[in-house]
Amino acid sequence: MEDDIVQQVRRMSQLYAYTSIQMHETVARKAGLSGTDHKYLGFLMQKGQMTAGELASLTGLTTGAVTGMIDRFEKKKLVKRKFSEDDRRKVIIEPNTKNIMALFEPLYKEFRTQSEALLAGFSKKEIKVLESYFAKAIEIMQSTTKKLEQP
Amino acid sequence: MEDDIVQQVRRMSQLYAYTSIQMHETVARKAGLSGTDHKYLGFLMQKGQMTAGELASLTGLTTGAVTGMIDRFEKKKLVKRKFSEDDRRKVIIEPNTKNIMALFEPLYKEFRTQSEALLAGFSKKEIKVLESYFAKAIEIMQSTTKKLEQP
DNA sequence: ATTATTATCTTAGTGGCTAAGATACTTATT
DNA sequence: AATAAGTATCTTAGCCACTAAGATAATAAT
Repeated sequence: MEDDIVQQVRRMSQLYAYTSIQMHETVARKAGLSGTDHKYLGFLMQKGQMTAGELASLTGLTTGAVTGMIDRFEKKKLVKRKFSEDDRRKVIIEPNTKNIMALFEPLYKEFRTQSEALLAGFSKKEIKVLESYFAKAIEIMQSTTKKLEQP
Repeated sequence: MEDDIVQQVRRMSQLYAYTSIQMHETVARKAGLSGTDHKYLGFLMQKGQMTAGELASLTGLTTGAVTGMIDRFEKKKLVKRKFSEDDRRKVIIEPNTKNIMALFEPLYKEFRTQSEALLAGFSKKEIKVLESYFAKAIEIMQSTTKKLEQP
């Protein structure tokens, strides 16, 4: 029946998620970071600079934990603290893209080329299928997370 | 160009992985577990019973950490320790499927039905595309992880 | 039998996390 | 302008999971 196929893909997507966590953590350790630090550094890279408070609310960590994380990043020259001009209580965290890239690129390089090769093997139509799946699956996961986070 | 599309899907797959981590951790916290505990409990469920040592090498944790983890699981009645018949040094960890399901099912229920609905919306051909992508992507990630773990 | 190996547990020490409070700056009120 | 309230980050104490190393107990090898 169709159900079996659906179940199988569902299980595969689960394994996919799990495997990516594993890789992510392995890369982190290789780079001398914890899994969470790696994750949140990715945040910073994606969003560009942000304040410590923004990072705290985005990560769900307490401000104290964020302070410690920024300390660790700063010690490794991966970010720089800067006081905001218009509000000097605010601490702007500026990722040092060059250093961060230098740290992770060698670790991800092969993975990246392989992933690109994999995707290049799909037709335009097939890529659209993947795209549509990802978009909707992401939405589902985000709404699930949101609902759970409420009381 | 084609490259742009590939890059975009690659970025989406990254976001997909990240979002699934977030959901996974949120579910874990709701269940009163840490993210890692949730992950490794999933291991146990999938593989059925295994020994403490197998769990240690599979997770990469030290045997001490595994002992602590089993203690936490046991306290919550999620697993049971049993000494192996043929080698009484070995500790077999038996997941209590019923209790584990009871803990997680309510948290995953809606997600599960939504995921199934999403997949049911794809044609057989399209599902094959997803399947093939997942299978190959998983392989790439596993080989990346393996290579990094070696030297 | 004795020795080596294997499987798990125990213990001491480390590090990141939370919660609560301290510090420093900004905004609102009078 | 002076004081109070609010906001952003940092600091500190205490907790908990982790590692590393060694202890304990059972099995395998000579």
